[in-house]
Amino acid sequence: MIQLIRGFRDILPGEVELWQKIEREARELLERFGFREIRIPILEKTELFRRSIGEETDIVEKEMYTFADRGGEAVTMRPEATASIVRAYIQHKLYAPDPAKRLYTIGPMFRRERPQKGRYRQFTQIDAEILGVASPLADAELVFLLTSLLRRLAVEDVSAHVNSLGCAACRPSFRLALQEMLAAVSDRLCEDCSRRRVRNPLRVLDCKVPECREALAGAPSILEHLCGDCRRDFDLLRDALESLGVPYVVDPRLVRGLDYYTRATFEIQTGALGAQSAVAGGGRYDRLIAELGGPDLPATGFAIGFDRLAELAALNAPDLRPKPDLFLAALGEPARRAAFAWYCGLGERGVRVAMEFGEKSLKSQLKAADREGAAWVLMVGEDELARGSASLRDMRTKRQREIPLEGLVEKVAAMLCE
RNA sequence: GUGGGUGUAGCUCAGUUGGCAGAGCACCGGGUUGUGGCCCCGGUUGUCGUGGGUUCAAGUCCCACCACUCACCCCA
Repeated sequence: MIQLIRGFRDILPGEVELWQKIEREARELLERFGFREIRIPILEKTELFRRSIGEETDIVEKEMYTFADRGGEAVTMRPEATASIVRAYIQHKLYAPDPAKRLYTIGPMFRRERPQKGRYRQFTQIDAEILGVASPLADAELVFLLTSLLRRLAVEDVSAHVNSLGCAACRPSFRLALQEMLAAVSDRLCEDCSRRRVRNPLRVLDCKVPECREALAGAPSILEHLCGDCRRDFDLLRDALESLGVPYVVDPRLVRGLDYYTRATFEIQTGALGAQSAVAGGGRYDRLIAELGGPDLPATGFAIGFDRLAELAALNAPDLRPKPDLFLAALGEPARRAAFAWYCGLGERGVRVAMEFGEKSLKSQLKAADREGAAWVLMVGEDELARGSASLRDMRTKRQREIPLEGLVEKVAAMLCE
């Protein structure tokens, strides 16, 4: 038997109803705040991701699905959405005449990692970006939208973490201070951190190896090295969150794995997904638009891990299984032909219909109707055809009434659709 | 990419030192010649993850692969 590819998965009926609900809620919320949908391709030139995400990130170094297309060009299945959105923003000059744009997209991303709970090679993200807006209020809006969406989906036990990574003015001095400090404890760092120490020292901060954490006990905090502007923006973000009543924790070690982040970064974390604690994450990327060849405009955004969110939302989700309004039970071929016509007519008029097409006993048809949760069953057999009316049974009260065959579809539709 | 665990019916799982592949739930039929859920009776479920090997004999032992899972790593 041919099975699906490792790390890929099917979302089956029963689970997909919750996915539909999450998508509906997210769209509704984002669009209420002026976000417009943008649909971007799944395949992009590899160069786009190398330049935006960063050559030395794990994503680019070892996780991308990259291959040569038939013309020989290196193409990559998108590992995230921000790069493409920024590319589209620049390419279609969406920054003119007003650079402020709120955009969102929902779709699959691809990273070739070892799969485990909450981590798949194809996973879905809800991605929202506020482009062309420098104010930290935009960051506050994004964190607020995340907590609001989680609340709407009755997700519990999550916390918002925020940090600032500084900007081109203050990050270099912090980086230098950190590098000096790391050099002094280099013999106590793990293998990975020894490598990161020189190339990407900020990433040492969120290493989970206990020895590294100990060695880093006296490490400088980025927050103490922020320049005046970054400090002011970070305070404004915190003020905004506090006045909104959004609970959060300041986490100076929240570094994140993509190179393009500047200033505000944030993450929604949970303890309910094992080792995969991040449900959503994002931050500001004020240099990216310019670095990809666009105008020098700021931007900020987030990505929600749809698969992880669905898993959390499932913990408190009601039964979303679609139930038929009406089940048509027919006995014998002439009755089945009549019932089929009603089935089609009622379905077209907005009734959720179900019907057994085979020759089954009435008992087994009622059993099926009960199993599917049908509210009503319309029964028709030789008797009903002879007397010119069908029996409509209320499955909850067990009460039945006669519906004349003449004008049955209109009558039943009017009854069930009100 | 590295290490540990798991894989038997649609689902949850049992299966002894290698000796006829099982239970509960679900499903189907009957009790009720045309009325669901509860009850009673009966019945069907299977390439034992896949492919090799050892053996008179493999669900059981050995090897490889695949998938799931936990941790590392990383992030959504």
